[in-house]
Amino acid sequence: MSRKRDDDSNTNCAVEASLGVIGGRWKGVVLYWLLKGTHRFGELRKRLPNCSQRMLTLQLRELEEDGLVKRTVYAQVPPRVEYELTAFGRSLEPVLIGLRDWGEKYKRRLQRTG
Amino acid sequence: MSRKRDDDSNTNCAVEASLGVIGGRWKGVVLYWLLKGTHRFGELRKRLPNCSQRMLTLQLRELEEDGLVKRTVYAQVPPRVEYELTAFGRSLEPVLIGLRDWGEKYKRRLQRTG
DNA sequence: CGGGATCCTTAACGATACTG
DNA sequence: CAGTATCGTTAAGGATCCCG
Repeated sequence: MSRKRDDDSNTNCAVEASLGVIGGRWKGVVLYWLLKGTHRFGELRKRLPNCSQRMLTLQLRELEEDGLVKRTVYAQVPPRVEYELTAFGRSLEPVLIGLRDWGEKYKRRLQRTG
Repeated sequence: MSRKRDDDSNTNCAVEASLGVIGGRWKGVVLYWLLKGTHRFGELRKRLPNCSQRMLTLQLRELEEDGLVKRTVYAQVPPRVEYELTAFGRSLEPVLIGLRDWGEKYKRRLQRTG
């Protein structure tokens, strides 16, 4: 995964930079769930039934690389891996809440408009 | 353009719905410029030098379809087409500002971290 | 000027199988 | 359990040409 969109360095606009980081297909939802607390990999999978295991792994790796998510591996069998937001990741909270609230409006609008 | 991501109806999370609408490659930036006022097609092109004409057209069509942008064609030669936010589109302003501000933080962080 | 139509390349994504 | 590897498909996007 080359992340063409993210590593595009000429993001003249900061909005573009943000969306490059959180705009991935599942990243917003993952971050939103992590806002509620630490999750194991399998727990996240249940939260995102439409996201394949492969994609979830990839998205988590990118979020980790961007410093939003911390990954902790417990050396035990069977393996246990936990994901949580970093402080920088938590700084996204107001934005995520804003996205969620606007999303609600949009969905209500869709129902009216058809 | 089938907009696989957008018309996916099982968006259980509202964050996902929002990102489906504004998460397109250039949509955030387009919306951000339109916040500043009405723009002609050619003006938007100058604002987004890395976006091809084809892509700009497609993204604008989708934003129009989602009710965020209004397109006005003036019957004259050469043609003049103007784009502006609808009231619903303007309701995204706080979210866009939030994305911009967080994007600034992210870019500053990138410079420190390398 | 503001597109649309077409063709082609590349990136994104899914399915499946395998593993410590 | 939490992945990785591989393969195949689909969607996104670029280049070019044409048009009123």
